[in-house]
Amino acid sequence: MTGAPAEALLEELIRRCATFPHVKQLHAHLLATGLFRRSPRLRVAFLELCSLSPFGDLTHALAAFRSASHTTTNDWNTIIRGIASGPDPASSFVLFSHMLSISPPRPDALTLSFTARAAARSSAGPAALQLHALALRLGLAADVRLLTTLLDAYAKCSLPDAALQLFDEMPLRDVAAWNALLAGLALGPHPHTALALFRRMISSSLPDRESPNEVTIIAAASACAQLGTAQDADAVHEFARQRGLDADIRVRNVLVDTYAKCGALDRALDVFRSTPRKTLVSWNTALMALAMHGHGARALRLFEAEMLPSSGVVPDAITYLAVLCGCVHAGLVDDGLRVFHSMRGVRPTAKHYGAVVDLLGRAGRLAEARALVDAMPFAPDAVLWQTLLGAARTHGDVVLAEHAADALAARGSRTCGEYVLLSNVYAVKARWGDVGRVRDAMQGDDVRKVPGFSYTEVGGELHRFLNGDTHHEQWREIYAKLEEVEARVRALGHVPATEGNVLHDVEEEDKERAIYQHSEKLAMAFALATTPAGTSIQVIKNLRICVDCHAVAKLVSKAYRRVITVRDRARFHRFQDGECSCGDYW
DNA sequence: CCGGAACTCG
Repeated sequence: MTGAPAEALLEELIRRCATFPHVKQLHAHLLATGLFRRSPRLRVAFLELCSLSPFGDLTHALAAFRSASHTTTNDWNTIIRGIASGPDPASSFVLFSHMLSISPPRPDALTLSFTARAAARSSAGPAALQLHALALRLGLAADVRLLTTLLDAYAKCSLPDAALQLFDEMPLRDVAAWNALLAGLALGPHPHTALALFRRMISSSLPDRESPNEVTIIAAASACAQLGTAQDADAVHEFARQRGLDADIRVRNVLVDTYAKCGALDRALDVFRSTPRKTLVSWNTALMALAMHGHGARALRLFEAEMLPSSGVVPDAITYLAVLCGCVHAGLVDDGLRVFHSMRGVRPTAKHYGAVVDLLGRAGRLAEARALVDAMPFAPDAVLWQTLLGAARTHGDVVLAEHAADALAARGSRTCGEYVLLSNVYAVKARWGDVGRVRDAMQGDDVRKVPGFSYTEVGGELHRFLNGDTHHEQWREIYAKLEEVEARVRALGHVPATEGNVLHDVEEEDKERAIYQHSEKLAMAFALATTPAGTSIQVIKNLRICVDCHAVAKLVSKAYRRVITVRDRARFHRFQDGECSCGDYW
């Protein structure tokens, strides 16, 4: 019973185990036979099964681990690895420091590697630094895989300088180290540094082990997606084609996403259409691309007429979210409700409810929106209340606005936009006393503000503007152009929106500065002043575009005969001949 | 003896 054949058989059983009851049966058997204690190999195999497989159970794995009397480094590594890949990676730090305090067993390179993974996944920068120091102390400075994991942790913990320094100090690099750095920078606030690294990578003749691969393309394309610069996306795509790296499905999918986020929807759909074996992610990406560009009806058709009947893939929660999002951006209320109620095999999340509440709310069907909120199987979160508040503002429902504002206040949510929306509801009803009360509260409370900024690319350079910005070297020309723009749009009948009739998210914008100095107007004026007549203009904004800027952009597209594309936080607006692709519904 | 790194859709 205790011989090697039995062990081999059991190991095979553990590998093939596919349900949680079987896991428990195996556990019972290992305990009853004493193998759990005697055979480190089987114990580790069991812990791995229990902590990593989809039908395992971390709590159970942890209990089993704790019950073990003699543990090896492998036992610790396995359980730390399981926790590091689970929903609460940071709790592996407790186990790790416990391990350090007992010794033996001693941590090895793998222990540090798994713990560094936990640091990366829980954004624990200080932990990453300590692990790096410990790695050096334990003489592991030549372990490229461990160093790459640490580098990845630095990058994911928003410590780009530490990541770069580690990268430069690595005795030997391979492409994974480049990719970790690239991907980390691409996700952060400075995607252009990621692109600079990518250019450095493709312009130097690297040894084979460092030469770019599919993951490099994915990371570089993500940086382009975040930046929104179509020329960069083209360059990455072209490089991928030259190296034959564009056959990979993940590369195809990221290219679809990247082109869409760079405003090049046609090229995104070209890549999608020409992709042979589309996965669920491919379809979801294409649906999201259409939704983002306001093509809700096309997204619905793609979903209902192609994906459902003939794609062979089963929609998931993201699929439904994408389709609902398309309906929201196109104002397709009844289609959205139909899709929402047709969801099968997917439990609607707060985001799905949020989309439908948004859909009903914008259409003025506030009673239905509230009824849906009441019928939700979970408590509404802050985002949902903000959605309701926005709908109440749009349709002048003071009672609902106050209800939502109270709910937000009770949750401790204090964003600038919430105060502005509530005060706007009062302003429209001329309840100036209430307006003043909200204003005072806003002064007194600790209100969170996200500064709005916009940028545009001219001559291969990004030009970035904050609201009321005078830091640009050509700021005098820009403001002069802005005055000219103001005069021309006024001549076309534009009445500047005052705060009382600013409908949407002027939130988060700096209220002390006049709306005509909004960052998107500065970027637009700069592009108008510095690019040839007739060429199109792209502006990217980190928040939602404001109503006044939206109205001005429409008129500018007509007065100056320019196609203007604005990517805001949620979607694209394409202004042409005085109209916007969103149909003023956003 | 084995094992650890980079990676697409919200």
